Amino acid sequence: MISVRFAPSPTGYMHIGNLRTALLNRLFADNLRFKTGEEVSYVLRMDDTDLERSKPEYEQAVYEDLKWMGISWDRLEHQSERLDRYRSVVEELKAKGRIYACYETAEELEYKRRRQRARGLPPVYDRAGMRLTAEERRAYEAEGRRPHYRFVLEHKETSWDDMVRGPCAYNGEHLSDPVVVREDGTFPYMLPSVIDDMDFGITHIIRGEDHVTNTAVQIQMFEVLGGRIPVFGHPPLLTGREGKLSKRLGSLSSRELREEGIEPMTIACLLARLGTPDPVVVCRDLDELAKVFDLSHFGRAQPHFDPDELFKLNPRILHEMSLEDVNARLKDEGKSPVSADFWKAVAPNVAKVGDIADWADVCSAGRVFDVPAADRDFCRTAAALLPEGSVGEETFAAWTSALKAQTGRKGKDLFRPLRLALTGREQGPELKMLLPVLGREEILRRLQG
RNA sequence: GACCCUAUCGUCUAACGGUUAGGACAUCGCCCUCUCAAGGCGGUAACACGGGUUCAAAUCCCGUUAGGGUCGCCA
Repeated sequence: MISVRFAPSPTGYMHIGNLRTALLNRLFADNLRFKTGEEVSYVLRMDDTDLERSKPEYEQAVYEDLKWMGISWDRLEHQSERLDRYRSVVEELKAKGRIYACYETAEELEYKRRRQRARGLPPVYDRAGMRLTAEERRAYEAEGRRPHYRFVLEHKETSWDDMVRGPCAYNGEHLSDPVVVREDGTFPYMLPSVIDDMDFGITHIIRGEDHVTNTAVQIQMFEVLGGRIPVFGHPPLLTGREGKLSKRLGSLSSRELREEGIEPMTIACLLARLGTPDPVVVCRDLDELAKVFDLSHFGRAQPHFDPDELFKLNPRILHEMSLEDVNARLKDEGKSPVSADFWKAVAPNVAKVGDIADWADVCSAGRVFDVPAADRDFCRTAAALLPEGSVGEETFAAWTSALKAQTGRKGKDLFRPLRLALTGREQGPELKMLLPVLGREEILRRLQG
């Protein structure tokens, strides 16, 4: 059984970075499923222990965004419901002597760090709490101080083989003992995450590069708790053109993307490849993408993410869509389905889903478009010359050559009035393809305006 | 400041001591064509800098410069 997880904090709307992590986990798991036939489990874990900032509306947004992207999950968990479990693990760690009480205030710790920095030392916690005598502790408590607790990090080298970064190692001496219980009794991210990963049988953890140092700490926690250590993979963070992923870019939420008319598969296809040597491939769904996904292809350098890439890729994704997929998408948008002929004619001219509805409107029965006065007679002649019988793709050539012979017009003078009368626009899909879509009645009506 | 990671066409990147430095996207040109697209074919374009090691360096080593991550009672 392969288990991955995506663990968002419902404290805001999902952005492109979140989406990428969610997606990479899904693709990674499914790739293994296809390759090995093994069962996979995708755990969606709400890191909602921060009651202040966690909001139900954000949680709903996570569900919606994942569904929109086509990312499904097999199991849903809330950290806010597992507090008792965390407390009992803390007791276990206390019993093992791997946790100690500290009494510094946040300000005092800040001061210590500043001093260390000023002296050119790494701002690592000095373990003062570990050396406290029972008497000193009582004195602090008498002052009204409440303790917070830290996990004892072994001062040894902790290493792992990262799926994207290769062999990694961190020395415990360079790291601070992490706080695992706050003064108010709540739990910071580090330990609950490990407990959950153990309890939910997570086998592979794919998350951003910003978590690499945490990995050393968490591996030590897994070791103490006797859990199986998952395999880690840390793809580099996305950056914007000017270095850091800008606020605007980083906060590009999936709903904004959706409003812009970007297809979920456009996002998926780009994010699955950005940072790898593999060219973007147009896939019709996540399963198809997962089959050709390979986490180990990711490089260690940070790729630039440019939203423009999305806009450039979107038309390609749309062009490759089958009629069924297009109609499914239109249904999502609350639009009516289109015919095979229509899609065949219009697909190459579509950059966003919204364009489909625009063209459907142009083609809908009963529309009439203005034609310059100088071309009215020409259009009537054209109507008269429309070949008898059903209108097909071959009709256009026969029709226009007859028209050319009759009127002496050619080139732009010949075609432009037809396009204007039939579509009301200067540009658009090939008329040859559009004729069968409109049908005889509609063509005649529009020409006779 | 400390620890760690990174540096090849505009962009994503390949190369794992010997290549005309390869591909994809973008761009440019040509073809197709009633238009805009789409599609087909082709072109331009890169080893951050300085030292070493070696018969031979994009590749290994050192330094410089530049970017990034981490160093929270955030996640």
